[in-house]
Order: sequence, then structure tokens, then C-alpha cells
Amino acid sequence: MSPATEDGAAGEQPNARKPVRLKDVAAHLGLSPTTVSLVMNRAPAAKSIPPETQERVRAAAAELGYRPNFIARSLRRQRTFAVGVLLPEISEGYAAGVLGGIEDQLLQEGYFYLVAGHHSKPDLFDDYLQLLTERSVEGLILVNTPVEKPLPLPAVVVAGHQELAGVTNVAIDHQVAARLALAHLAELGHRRIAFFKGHAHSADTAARWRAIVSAAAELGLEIDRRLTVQLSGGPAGEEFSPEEGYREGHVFGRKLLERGAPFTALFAFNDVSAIGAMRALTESGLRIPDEVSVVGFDDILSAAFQNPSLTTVRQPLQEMGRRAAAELLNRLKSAGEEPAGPVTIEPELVVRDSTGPARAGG
Amino acid sequence: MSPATEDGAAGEQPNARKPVRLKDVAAHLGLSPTTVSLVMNRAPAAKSIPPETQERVRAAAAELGYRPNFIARSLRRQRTFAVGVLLPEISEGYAAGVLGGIEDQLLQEGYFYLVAGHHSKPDLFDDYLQLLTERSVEGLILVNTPVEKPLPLPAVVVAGHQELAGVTNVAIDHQVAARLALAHLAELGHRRIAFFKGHAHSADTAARWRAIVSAAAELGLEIDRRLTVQLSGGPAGEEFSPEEGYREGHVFGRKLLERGAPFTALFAFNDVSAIGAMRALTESGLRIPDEVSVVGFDDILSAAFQNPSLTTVRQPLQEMGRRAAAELLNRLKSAGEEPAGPVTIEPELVVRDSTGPARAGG
DNA sequence: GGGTCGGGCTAAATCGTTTTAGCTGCTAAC
DNA sequence: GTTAGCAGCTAAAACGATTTAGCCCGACCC
Repeated sequence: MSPATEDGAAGEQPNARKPVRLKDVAAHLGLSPTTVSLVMNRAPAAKSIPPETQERVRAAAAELGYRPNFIARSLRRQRTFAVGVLLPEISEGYAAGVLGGIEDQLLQEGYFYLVAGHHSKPDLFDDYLQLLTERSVEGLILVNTPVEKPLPLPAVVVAGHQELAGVTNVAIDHQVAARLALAHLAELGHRRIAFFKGHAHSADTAARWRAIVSAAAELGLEIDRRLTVQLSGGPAGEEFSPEEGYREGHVFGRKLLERGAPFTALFAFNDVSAIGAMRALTESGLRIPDEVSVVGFDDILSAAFQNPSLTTVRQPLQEMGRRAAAELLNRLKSAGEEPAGPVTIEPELVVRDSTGPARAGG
Repeated sequence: MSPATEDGAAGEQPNARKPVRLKDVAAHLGLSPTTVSLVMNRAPAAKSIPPETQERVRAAAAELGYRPNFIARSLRRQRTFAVGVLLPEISEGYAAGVLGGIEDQLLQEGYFYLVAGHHSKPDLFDDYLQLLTERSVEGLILVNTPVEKPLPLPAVVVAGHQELAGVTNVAIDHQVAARLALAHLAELGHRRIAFFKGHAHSADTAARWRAIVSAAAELGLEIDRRLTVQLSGGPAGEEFSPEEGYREGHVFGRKLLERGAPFTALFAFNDVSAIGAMRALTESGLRIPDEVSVVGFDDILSAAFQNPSLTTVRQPLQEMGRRAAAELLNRLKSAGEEPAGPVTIEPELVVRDSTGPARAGG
């Protein structure tokens, strides 16, 4: 390598200088690395170092642009300030929303996170779990991911309904959600309400349906089996394809009509199927909300942009993410303590234009 | 601590055992750590270690469940196999899509990534850039994030239009995009086409508008200034609020109508504003696509669920993410080489129900 | 029979920190 | 006049790997 190429070689990263190490700062000051470390970390042991020296150290560090190497520090302290996040896939709305909340909370507390999308394949899940532990994440957050085996690290599961030792569940309060939606419909005079039940393998299906049944009972509403259809979902993983959910909503909307039993309202399992159903209903000449009211679930972005805009139960995804992260950090701080009980999040009813008074005699 | 609490203390993490280190494996075999390391890494120097011993080592590692500590390894090799991703915010559709692609590609190649959302605040951006470099990420991917200063690491920018030393740009081919949309409209007989221009501070605005102007010229279409409106966007960062974009589309759709100049088609800056505009047009009694055709841009999820469903130019977000990641890894492998030129991605026209033949005499 | 070579391993340095256990010299206390 | 204590520092041992530089032994060559 000729001297001529030594500076400013083609393709060399601009602005990239050899980093300054603790040792360099120490040498520059004629002090030991120990002293510099103690000062920089404001360690208790630094109390015997005179303020004047401390100032000298900090000044030198600033001047030289010293930045501690996180890797080395992690190794020595056995703390990475990183957590692992496992989810089906990032670009799906639910996960992205929750992840946004997780991110907020974690970064605020000085943590980073590593994400892996397992695409609902159990072996991929296992692989990534392995890789994450190798990278010494301190805890795990699972989003919309069923978990069977006990986990090797403190974990928080969002939208999980298993009770497992060592995992904290964060989930929406389905009781409240069902009550909000049904009370809204009941107030508008609806008595004959159709339902979409979720796919059998979706984490929320069972819990939500139980909540609906109990809320209906509370409100004196009868559930007509001819008016409930179960979304089928196809092979595992496909519930995350919106097109699929939409088509299903469409198909099941027609199915509902074909059954001939009269209804004035539909409470769908989620917004996507609600939107599909709205289309089916409209195509059959039914006007929304004049002849049928529709309530969705989730409040995805499209919900507000529908025509008519969709009344729905909002899951505060970001908040769920934030709570999950906060809960995990809590447990990391108080290592060894019994994890707190499950966290339930309050849903919110967003009334828009797809619901209205039941038509007379409905 | 009494002996009684030593095993199975309440709140202890199930399934968490003290990890096995390289040293343990070596001791168990009566070999040196060096040997074990050489074997496990299939290092060239291991060629002088007889296959039999190699087998013994691997067997022992498997038996003891040895998993190398990634932190220690990173420190020694000065490689973290991690890259940093900076984006405005995760839960926004564009970023989530791109991130999905980045994730796919990186995990496949054995990399992880750290994400930080800077919420379009320059000082947050700087902070996170700092933190990421402290954590020794090997490169950066910036999504929808303008960059002025040179970066301290190899970087790839998605949807950036600055030419900067050391950064590779990945962007959609606006020329093709404009041609696709306009040719489609021209074929349907549209001559008087209205346009929404993007917000002044959005990365894609200028490039896309230039492409539209040139494609229009190519196709012999005239651009009427009375038929072009610029979305205003409000304070920085708000372009990421879909409600905002939607409202704007609505407002500007009306504005267009008020101007009185006749038009038979609208090419919006993005889907969100297109959807807002569709609403405004419909409310004014114009039928889509019979009286006005509308073309969006992006192909967000809602686009397919609109009524009528929206014809739009799809940006293959996932692919853009994948390409960005692939490009970065490429540069990491061939360190010191001149980065390859910018990568342009082919958009795709998705024809749905919001476009149709121009009404006679339009 | 001395020298070289290659096979089969290992000791020790290294990565950049933190942390433990002192060391030195001074003052205060008994 | 020891001794204890404190202020102000530092040497060296971690953390768990990788990597460089050899060591020892037997075979082969001339």
C-alpha cells in the first residue's frame, strides 16, 4: 500500500476515525484507566477522587470524543440493555402498532431491541429464540405469538391468553370491549345482531367470544346461532393476509344474507372482515347504516377511510406495546421477584358512520 | 440466604440455567479452549486437528448445550453482525413495509438490526445515531429520512434523493411510475388530468413531480396549472398522520372542483390523499370512475378496500427494504470498495375500479 | 545424525471495559 | 510511637471468546 493511498482512499468511509478508547483518555491524562472509568461512570468509589481531577477527566473525554464501547461494557457487566421481540411479521398492522409502542418505551429507558419475525412457523420461532438468547437479550416480548414451552428469559406476551410461569400477559379487556360494542348497538335499538367469530387459531378468538356471550346476556340480548358465522382462516398464518380476511368477510357477509334470518346489525371479529362484509351487504342492496349497522374491531387505518367510515372498537396498540415494554423492564429491574399479574388494557369505542338506529320493526 | 431458597425460589425464571462456556467444554474434554474454538469455528487452522477429535468436540458441545456468547465474540472479532435502522416511526405504513423487507434479508444473512424512530426530530436523529454507533452497528439503513451530514458508517438510504459520499440510495423509479400512471389514463382517453403535488418537505416530492412533467410531455399531455394543487402538509412530521393526509385530500379535492376547470382524472400524490379526494368528489355528486378517474400512489392496504377500490402505483416496499439490506451487506463484505451506484426499483401499476374510460367530451 | 516438516495440540495476548484489592503517604487518635 | 483511617490513586483480574506464536514429537531427507 503506497503512502499516497493512505488518506482519502476511494470508497473510504468519510467521517470515520479510529475510535478513542478509555485507555487513550487515561494515557492522555497520565492517569490509569481505572480512574477514568470510575469518573465516567460516576461510580460510588469515585468519591475519593477530587472534583478537580474529575473535571480534568471529563474535559479530556469530551475533547478526545471518547465514547465507551458498549460491547466491551456489556461483556464485563453482563448487561446488554437489549430485549428481543418476536412477532409473526413486522409489516402487518397489528404488530407494527404494538412495536411502535414497545420502541417508544424501550428507547426512552435506554434499551434497544432486536426483532425477529417468525412468520408463524414454530421452527423459525425456535431458531430466533435461540439466536436472541445467544445475543444475550435480557428479556423477551412476544407479540401475537402463542407460546407453549416455558421461556428461558423473563417474558411479556401481548395478546397471549396462556397462563405460563414467568410470563406476564398484556391483553385487551375483552369484557369491556364486548360491552362497549353491544351496548352501543343496543342503545340504537338493535336486537337481532349477527356475529363473526374469529379464526380458531387466532389468539384472541376464544376470549373475545366468551366476553361477547357474557355481555350479551348482561344486556338481555339473545345470540342467534343462525346469525353467527366463524371465519375459517385457511392454513395457519393466513389470518395475517388482509386480502384473505377481506374476502372472507365478503363471503361470510353473503352467507349471512343467504341464511335468511333477519338482522339489523353485524359485529365483526375485526375491521378487515367488517369491511369485506360491508361490501357484500352494499352489493346486495342493503344500505349502511340505514338498513344494517356494522361494528368492527381494531381500528386499523382503513377503518376511518371507509365509506361509510367504520364504527369500531379500538385496541390502543401503541399503548399495549408501551405497557408490555414497561412491564418487562420492571421485571428486569426487580430480578427474581414474582412477576406482577396480567395487564389488561381498556379498549375504546370509536363511533363513526357505519352504525345508526335500528330500522323500525328490525 | 438459606439453603432452602437455593432451588426453585419463587419468581425464578424457569428453564434458565447457567450457560455453558467454551472453557467448560474444553475442561470437560481435557482439551484447551483454543482447540475447541478452532473446531467450533471450522477455522482453517483446524485442518491439523484429526476428524476424530473434531467429532469429540462437537459431540461434547452438543451434549453440554454450548452456545457461544455473541457479545464476547463480537468484542474479540470487532464484528457485531448488526446494523442500525433509522426511520421516522415504525407504525407508519411506509416504514413498516420497508422494515419488513429489511428484516427478511438481514435475518437470512445472519444479521440482526437495531431500530430507532426519530419522529422527524433532527436532535433525536443525532442522539440515536450516536447510540447506534456506540453499540457498534456495522452499517446504517435510513428509511424516509433526509440526511445532510456525512455519516460515520456505510449507509443505505431508502427514498433519499441526496447524493452523498458513502451512501447508497435506494429509490423507486419515478420515471417509470409516472409513465405507468399517465399512460394508463391516456389510454382510457383522459386528457385533462388534475394533480396533487406532495408536501414540500417530503423526500419524494420533487423527483416525482419532475418525472410527471417529463412523462406528460412524452405522452403529449398538457399539464394545466389550474389543475395542480400542492398539498400543504403543515408542520414537519405531520405528513405521517394519515388523518391529516386524508383531510388534505378532501380539502384539495374540493379546491379542485371550485376552480371550475374541467378534468376527467386525478393523479394524487399518495393513496391517502387520493382516498380523501375520492370522498370529496363523491360528496359533490361526481361518480367514480364514471365521471372522474382517480389514481393513487403507494398501494397502502386500504387502497384495495376502498369503494370503489383504488387504482394506484404500487411501491414494492418490502422489496425496497430487501434491496437496501442486500446492498448494505454487500458493501460490508467488500469493505473499502467504492459503493455501487444508486438502486432503482420498478414500481407496478395496480389497476382497480377507480379508473375507467374518460367520459365522452371530457 | 542433524535438520526440516507437519501433525496435534496449547499458552498467552487480545478485544475494551469494570471491579476488586491494594498501595502510598499523610493526618489524627490513642 | 505505633496504628488506624482516609484521600487519591493504580495493578491486575475479570468478562468469554479469538488468534498469534509456539511447543513437542515423530517421520523423512540427505
